[in-house]
Amino acid sequence: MARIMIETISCPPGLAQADFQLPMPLKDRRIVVAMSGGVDSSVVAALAARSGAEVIGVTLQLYDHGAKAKRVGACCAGQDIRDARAVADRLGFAHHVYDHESRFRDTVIDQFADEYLSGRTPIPCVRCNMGVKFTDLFALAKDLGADCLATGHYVRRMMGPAGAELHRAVDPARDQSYFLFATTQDQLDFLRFPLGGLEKSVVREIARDLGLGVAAKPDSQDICFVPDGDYATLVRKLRPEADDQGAIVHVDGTVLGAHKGLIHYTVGQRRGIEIGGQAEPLYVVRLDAPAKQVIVGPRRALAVSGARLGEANWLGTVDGRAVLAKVRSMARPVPARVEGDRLIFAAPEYGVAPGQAAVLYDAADASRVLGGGWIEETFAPPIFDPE
RNA sequence: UGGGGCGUCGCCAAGUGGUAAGGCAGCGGCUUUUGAUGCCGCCAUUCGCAGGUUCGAAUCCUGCCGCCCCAG
Repeated sequence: MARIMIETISCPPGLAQADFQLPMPLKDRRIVVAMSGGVDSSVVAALAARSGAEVIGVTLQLYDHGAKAKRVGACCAGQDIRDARAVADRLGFAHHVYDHESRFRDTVIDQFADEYLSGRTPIPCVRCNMGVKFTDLFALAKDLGADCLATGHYVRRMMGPAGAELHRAVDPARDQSYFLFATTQDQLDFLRFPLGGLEKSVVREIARDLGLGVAAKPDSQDICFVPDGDYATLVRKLRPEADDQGAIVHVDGTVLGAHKGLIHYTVGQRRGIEIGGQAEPLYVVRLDAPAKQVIVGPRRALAVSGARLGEANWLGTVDGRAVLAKVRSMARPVPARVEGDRLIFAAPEYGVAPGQAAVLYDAADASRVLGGGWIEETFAPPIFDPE
């Protein structure tokens, strides 16, 4: 059970043990560890190796920026692969690298670009988890005869009355459950997340204790396959039509100016609209891809009462149940309820962008992930305060 | 070229003799395992230009320039 990790936090880091939730004895078990080359998955591999089970490290090469791959915050490319290999060598277990660049390009990068073109705001990290990691890597692990696939995600797998449940990480600042809402029950049964009960600082300590070279490696952030945070350049390269300009139109119908391409905007965005002379800030309220228009308005125009969800994945019952919904990775969960494919907020939400995910948590147990879906469209509040 | 009005940061706009508010935009930072939001900081030695009055002017006077409106 994940609760064992609570003890490990108080133990000297060097003595940290992880529970891989496998039948004993562990020496008869085979754990495949998804290694990105970062400190987190390296520590997972180390914990797995220490458990006594046989460990096989697997790294998927997802993209290649050549020299740029050395940049901080990358993963699954260039130096990261060498880092993962070094960890495996030091700890003495097998390590395989598979080339999944074309698959990653098709399922994550191209989809990312297309979403922007259609006026949506994609979350490539979720697509990556859904496809490359939890489908491809999942199959690879099975092929390798593994008893489980362990990853470095900060999320907890806990056994409940109906089987494995997905829960938020103990460290709220590290919790990655938002990015894992699409994990299916089948996947969850096979996956293990040994870091979900640990603080990041402890993970780094473990890495340091073991003398892992990646101990001080910076956390990854931003979109891994975008070299310098400039995702627009990448989208433009993939889809030249993304440069198409158009009008910036106020919700009252007034044309205020021109924009430099839909890909530069997302619902809820304030900066970068470059229209001054207003009494109050303007936010992007909506993107009209067919008309190539960016619709802007005051903050109050962002209020929505609900959203229609697509491609939902449920890990528990949500219909008719009080839930907490998170519509952005950094937003606090808010009270809501589900009615069919609709999510209804108890109070208006602001800056809800199609293409983002709505992740639901159990109102009675806020740590439990009940699943979620993609935001397809939003609904204006029934009563719109014109002030 | 009769009358009236206006010209203060990229935009909007306070300030009518005491030594340039504020908002918007922009820039920088913090935060952030998506894109945002949010928060913090920066942002006119100068008030269309040139003179004058005054201890002191964006504020008063004169001229010029440029807009706008009403008339003809």
